[in-house]
Amino acid sequence: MAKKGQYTYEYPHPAVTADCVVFGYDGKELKVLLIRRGLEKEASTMAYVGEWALPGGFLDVEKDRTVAHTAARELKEETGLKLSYREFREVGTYSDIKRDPRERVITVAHYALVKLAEVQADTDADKAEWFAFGDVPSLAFDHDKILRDAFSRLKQNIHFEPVGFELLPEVFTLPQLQNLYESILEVKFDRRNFANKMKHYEILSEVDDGTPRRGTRTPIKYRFDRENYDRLKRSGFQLEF
Amino acid sequence: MAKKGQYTYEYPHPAVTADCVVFGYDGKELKVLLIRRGLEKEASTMAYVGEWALPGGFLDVEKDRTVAHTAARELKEETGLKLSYREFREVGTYSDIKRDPRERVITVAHYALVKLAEVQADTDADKAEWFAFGDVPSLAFDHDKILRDAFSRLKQNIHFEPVGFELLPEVFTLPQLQNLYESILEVKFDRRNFANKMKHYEILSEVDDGTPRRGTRTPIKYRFDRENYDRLKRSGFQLEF
DNA sequence: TGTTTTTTGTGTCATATTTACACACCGACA
DNA sequence: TGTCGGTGTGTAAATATGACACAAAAAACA
Repeated sequence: MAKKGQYTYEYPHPAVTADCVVFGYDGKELKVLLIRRGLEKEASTMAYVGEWALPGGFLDVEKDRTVAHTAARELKEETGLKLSYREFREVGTYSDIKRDPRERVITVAHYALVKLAEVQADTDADKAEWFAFGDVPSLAFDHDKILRDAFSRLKQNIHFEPVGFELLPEVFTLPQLQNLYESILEVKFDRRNFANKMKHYEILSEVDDGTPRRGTRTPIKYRFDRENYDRLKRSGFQLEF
Repeated sequence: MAKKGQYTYEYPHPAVTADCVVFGYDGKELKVLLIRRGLEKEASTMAYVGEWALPGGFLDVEKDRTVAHTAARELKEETGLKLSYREFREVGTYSDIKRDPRERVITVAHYALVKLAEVQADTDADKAEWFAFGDVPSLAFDHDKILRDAFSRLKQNIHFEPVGFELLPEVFTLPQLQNLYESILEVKFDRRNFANKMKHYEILSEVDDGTPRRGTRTPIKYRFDRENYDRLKRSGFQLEF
C-alpha cells in the first residue's frame, strides 16, 4: 500500500475513473450488470456504501494504457468478467464538480455488449448481479444518468454496427434477433418485413445442424456473416430499421 | 502563482484538459480555429512550442463546474471567442499513456459550431487563426486525430441535429445550406431534390425583407424555423440526406 | 453597351423502397 | 383429437427517391 501523500503536484489534479455499463440479453429483455458498493475494498473511505452501482474504478496512472484498459481491469476485479479493452465503447465523460462527495472525480463511461449465456457463469455472484434494464434500482453517484446515456448510445449505434449479433449467441433465430432489436429500439416491427430486410442485407447465414426442420414452428437457425457485413460496411451503408 | 508541490494525493492523479474543435463556415468551406502553442503562458514548461494546436487547457479542479466549462474558459482565454459551455458537444476522451511527454494528461475533446461571420471579429488574430478544414497543418499532441474524430462526429450528428443552421448566418439561402451539407457530408446533391426534401421538412421559413425578388438568379432568403424543428424532433425523426 | 456565362427556381415521371397484410404448417398442450 | 400459438412465405399499394430540362436574370466579359 502506498504511503499517504506521496504524490504531489503544482496544481490540483482530479481523480479519474472508468465506469462500465455491461449489457447482456437473455432472449427476452436487455440486462445490465451491477455491483453492490462496499463489499470489497476498505469500505471506510467509500461513498454510497451498500448501494448498487456500475462496475468501475480509478485509473492506474502508471499502468493503464487508456481509460478503456481501466474499464476492463476494474470490470474483471469487480465482477470476474474478462473483456478486452477493445470491447468498450465510450459513452461520455461525467465531470460535474459535485458528482463525488469526497474529492473531484471525473469518470469516463463506457458500454460493452456480451453474450449473456456465455458469460453468466463467469460473473462473480457474490459481488455482481444482472438486472433487467427496466428493473434497475436507483444507483450511486450519477450512475442513473450514465446508464440512461449508455442505453441511448446503444440505441444510436445499432444503426451503424451489428450490435444485435454481439448480444446474441453465435447461433440464433430470426424471432430472437427481432425481439432484441425491438427491445433496444423500443418499437415493434412487422415480422415479415423484418425478415425481408434482414435477408436483403445478406448478413445472415442459415446454420445447417443436420436435423431437417420438422415444420415451420421450429425457427430456422442463423449465424452472423461477419465477412459479408465487413464488405457491406466498407462500401458505406447503414442498417435501417 | 501556486507554490510548487502544494497538492498531494495518496495515489498518482492524471492532469485533465479540455480541447475545443471550433468549426465555422465561410460560405464555401468548413473552417477550424487553431492556436499556435507557446505564444502565451510561460513557454519553458511547454511541449510542442511553436506548433499549431487545438485551443484547450487544464481543468481548474476547484472552479470549473464541468470539463465543458473548462473548454469554454480556455477558448475564451486563448482565442477571445466567448461561447457558453452548453455549446460544446463531446467528441471523446483521449487518454493514451504516452500522449503527452511531460506527465499523464487525459483530454476530453469537444466541438462547437459558430457563425463565422459573427465571431470572426472576436477572434484574437495574434493568437488564433481560422484554417480551411482541408488545409490544416500537422498539429501538436494527438490533435490531428482529435480533429478527424470531431469531424466524423459532426458528420454523424448532422443526421440528428440541425447543425447546418448553427453554422450559417440567421438568414441564408438554399444554395448556401446545400453547399454546407455537401461540405460536411462530402457528397453532392441534386439541387432540385435537395430543395424538395428541405421544403418537405418544413423547417425553413422564407424571409421577406421587403425587396421584391427581381429574378430567379437572386436566391430566396430563409430563416431556420426552430419551432417547427422542435416539434418534428419531439415526434422522433431523422434528417435524411 | 451588347453578348455570353453562370446561377437560381420550379415539377414530373420512372424506379426503388417501405409498409400493410393473410394463409398454411405443425408443434405444444389440453 | 382438437385447439392454440408461433413460424415461414409473397404480393400489392403507398411512399420516397432519383433523374432530368428550361426559363429568367444577374454577373462576367468583350
